[in-house]
Amino acid sequence: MTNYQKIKSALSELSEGVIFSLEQPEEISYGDYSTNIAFPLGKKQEMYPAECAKDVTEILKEKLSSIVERIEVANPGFINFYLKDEVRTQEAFAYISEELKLDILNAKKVICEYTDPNPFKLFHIGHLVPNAIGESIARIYESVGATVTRVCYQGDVGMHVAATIWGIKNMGEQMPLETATLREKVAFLGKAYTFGMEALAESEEKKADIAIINKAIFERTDEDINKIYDLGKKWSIDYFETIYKKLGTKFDFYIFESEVAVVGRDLVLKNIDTVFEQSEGAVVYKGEKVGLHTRVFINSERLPTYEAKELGNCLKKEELVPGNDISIVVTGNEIDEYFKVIKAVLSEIDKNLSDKLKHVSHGMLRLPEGKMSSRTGEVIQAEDLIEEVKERLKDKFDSGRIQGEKREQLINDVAVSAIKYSILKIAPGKDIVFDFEKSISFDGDSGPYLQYTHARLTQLILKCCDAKSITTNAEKEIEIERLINSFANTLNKSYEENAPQHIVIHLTQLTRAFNAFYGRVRIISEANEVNKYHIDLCRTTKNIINKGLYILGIVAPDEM
RNA sequence: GCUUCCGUGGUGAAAUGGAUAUCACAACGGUCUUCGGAACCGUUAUUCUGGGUUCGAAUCCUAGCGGAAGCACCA
Repeated sequence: MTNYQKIKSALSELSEGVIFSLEQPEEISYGDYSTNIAFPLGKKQEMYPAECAKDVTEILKEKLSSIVERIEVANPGFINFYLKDEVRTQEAFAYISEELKLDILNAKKVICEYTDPNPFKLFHIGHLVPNAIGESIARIYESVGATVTRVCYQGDVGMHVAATIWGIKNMGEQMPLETATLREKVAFLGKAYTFGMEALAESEEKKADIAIINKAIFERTDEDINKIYDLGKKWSIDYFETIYKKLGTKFDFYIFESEVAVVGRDLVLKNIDTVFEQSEGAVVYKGEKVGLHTRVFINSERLPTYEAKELGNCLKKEELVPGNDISIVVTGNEIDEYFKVIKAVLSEIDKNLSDKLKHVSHGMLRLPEGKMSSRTGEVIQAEDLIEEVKERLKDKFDSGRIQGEKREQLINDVAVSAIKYSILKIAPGKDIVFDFEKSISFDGDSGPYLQYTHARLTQLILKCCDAKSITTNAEKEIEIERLINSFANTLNKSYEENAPQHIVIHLTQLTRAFNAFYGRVRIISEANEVNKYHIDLCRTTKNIINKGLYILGIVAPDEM
């Protein structure tokens, strides 16, 4: 049991059921822990908060005497707990060997769906956002004891695919040979997509042509189209795999729209006249009855739309991971309203399925000039961004300390860390204005800053092993110990809110505190002696940074 | 027009009912013949506007102003 938990349970016994908070304040003078219990409790007992706080403090002084040095009442009624030095240190140093202790008791089965790129379309920088957030949320759940199944849902049918195939057939260019690189192949698809989408907007005639292809793809009736389709799809998904490798993501299942379309459509048809209704030749859900919009599930061509396929996707995930407790979907916030409709529909069909479905939506990644559009070709591809960041990093690795393949891998990991950090430090839901220069910064508030500190710590600890260990009293680094002790609560918060940014901030604070200490105190002396306390402090800090970076989906290098 | 989300230093963010609003970037000024300088220390500067709720508001309610997304067969 952590000290936090001990204090919390002591407070709960006195709380008479009122809701109170117990925090680990950033401000060091407010103690290791601080509670507001005297405000709600005082109100209930008709006492002034300060008076109530005094009473509570008297009782707790007895109860918590083994861990607390003093408890103070601060105006207008906060109660601040100051741990005994050795108790605080002992809790922190437990993390040298122990896993993080959390409040989560029941291991849960969790599905996490994220990234969701569409075959035949470019994998652009916008896809990096759900990938970074989804991977981190998956790891957050794993860190609190859940087993997570990672799922990627991909739109391999629909007008975008039809337009691309129309483009391939009509833009007058040969398809790349099998010997061409994947990059060349997807570049060709991207060009065909742009060409096709322009045609779609250009004339009704071309639009009709593309609609015919769309139907043919769905029904697989045209040999020639099938051939192009199968090849293009393979190129796309093979290419996506190379990006996932760079990013450090490994999916357990890939679900395609083409395989859930029929399931989704059948589910809709089965519930027609009960949940859905017919309108103007289409099958719709009247969202107005629950304060939402009307959405089309099956269009007048009898083809299922995104909404119906999404229902099929839910059933498919259920089949792949039976008995799951939570099903998370990470997507952009432009589909927030649609998702509410999906949830509303599901709750009428299967309440349980609807309840465990959690939508984590993120903001758009936008360029300073405005919205990015893959239709007009104004996109930055994810791979181009990663390569550009790597290019800028290269001269930092000129020392020759690390060579060959290891160097290449390291440059990749640091580049990905810079990008992921700039995404994850922002609360999901807010738009991210993508300023190229700032997003790949390596100074201060950045992924590489955390990685660098981790690498330096690792090397330092190695050197400490060669030094003579002494046990003379060292000044306690209270700020660092406190940040170590509160990390578990930060992880808990990230879990409860599906919010990786809390971990980003916590790690940055810990790293900054450690670097300040490092600049102030010489750890290995001239005589090659090192204080035991300092070694343990380094080890613990390193372990927390290591764990934290893992949760963010960032590699923690031992040297760089 | 309707619905939803958002508005915090020059810039990007944190804090979702708590104490003196935190952090970084940028700018300016320092540290240093490194236990790995991708480092450290310091200075300047912030809650869109009006009203309300309460012991206490960046946070909740309300009106306005500004921005983004969505609003029937695209995903």
